[in-house]
Amino acid sequence: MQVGKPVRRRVSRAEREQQILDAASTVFAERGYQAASMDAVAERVGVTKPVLYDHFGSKEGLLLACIARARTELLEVTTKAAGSASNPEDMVRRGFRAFFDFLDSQGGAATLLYEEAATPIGSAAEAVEGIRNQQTGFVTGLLNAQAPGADALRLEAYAQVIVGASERLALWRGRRGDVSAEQATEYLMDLVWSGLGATTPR
Amino acid sequence: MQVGKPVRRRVSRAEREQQILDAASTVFAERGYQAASMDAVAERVGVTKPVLYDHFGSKEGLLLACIARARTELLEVTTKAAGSASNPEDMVRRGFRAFFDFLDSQGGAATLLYEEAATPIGSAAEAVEGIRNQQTGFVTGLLNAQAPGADALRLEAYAQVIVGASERLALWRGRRGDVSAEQATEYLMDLVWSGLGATTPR
DNA sequence: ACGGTAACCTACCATGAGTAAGTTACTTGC
DNA sequence: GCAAGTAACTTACTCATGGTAGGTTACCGT
Repeated sequence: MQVGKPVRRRVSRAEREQQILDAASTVFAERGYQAASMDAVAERVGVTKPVLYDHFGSKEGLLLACIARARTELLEVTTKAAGSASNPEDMVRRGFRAFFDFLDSQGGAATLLYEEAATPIGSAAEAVEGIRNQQTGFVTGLLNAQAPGADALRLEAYAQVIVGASERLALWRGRRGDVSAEQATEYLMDLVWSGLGATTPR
Repeated sequence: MQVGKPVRRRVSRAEREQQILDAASTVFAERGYQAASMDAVAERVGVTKPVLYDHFGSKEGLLLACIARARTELLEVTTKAAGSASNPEDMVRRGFRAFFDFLDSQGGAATLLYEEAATPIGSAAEAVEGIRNQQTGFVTGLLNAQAPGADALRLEAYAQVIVGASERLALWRGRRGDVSAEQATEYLMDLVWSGLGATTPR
């Protein structure tokens, strides 16, 4: 008897791209970037390795694409949340809250956002840089709205602090497992908000 | 004519260990963890690969040892700085300042501290955990001294925030290159200190 | 001097990133 | 409908590098 022939399904480029990103995000999150093999990703998609290279160029490229997609989603979510606020304080609070909720909804795949440190120093630096600016730029915008005319360098520094603080708190929360998104948000607000309030144009 | 024989110098274990850590720190910082090869490290020491494995077990082990050493130095420096303060605010400020100065003194090798994300998920988790606790524990201690009796979970969260903020600000400073350690310290203090001041035992 | 041990090296394996070249499914013009 | 073109896909490799087995040599204690 003839076992059903492989029936090589062909799929549009865009569709395959998403499939690959899904699979890669999962595999990277499960095993960590280093330990994850390209063959494992390929197998999960149901395809062979060169396909991945045709789409993303390299393992690092694939990682960056995963990070970029995740960050874009994150940015959308937080932007939307901040937009529905009535006053500046509420805006920041909603932003933080949306951030933590987003990470919860992504499950373990959140770790992926912090794998960018795994990228070799010089190579894709500008890509990483762009992704970074995306987030800190958003925060800078929020701050600027709250304290228009304030020292630009200071605002940039504040944005860095806020992003760093959020990331670290999120990782800590993930490890502990018993801290609610609400609690984390309050901690962040309590520590940071009064400092922001003191920011006035000079 | 006989070209001078290799004169295989033999060296005590502890000494070789330090040589290897020095070389590895440099190579990891230059090329990044991934792109750095064990052979490159070995060559820099003037030794062959199996020696590295005899001392540190694996590439990851070597990385962790580098990170641990650097963090220990950092902890020493900040502890000393904080100890010479007259009041709580000054203590925190001196701690931050020492942190930035330390990274400056280390040059590019500072990036190394943040390569811990490069370690595969489950494997050396407890080692990474220990290193992390070393730093956040120190900060928690500082906070506790300032606000004795405050909610322990909250203090832990604050410690995470502060560490994350510092790290991120340091990376940003390294990339920009035109922000003094003093300036960075002030930014951090301004944002965080007033929030800390509001922390009272409940 | 003379074992014994610990540092060290040569020579190898295994895995996984990346690629060249050919094959097959779909599309498009006639 | 049907050929020709093209884009997705595969097989079958290369090559760099993490890691190791087993032998060799410098040093230390007696």
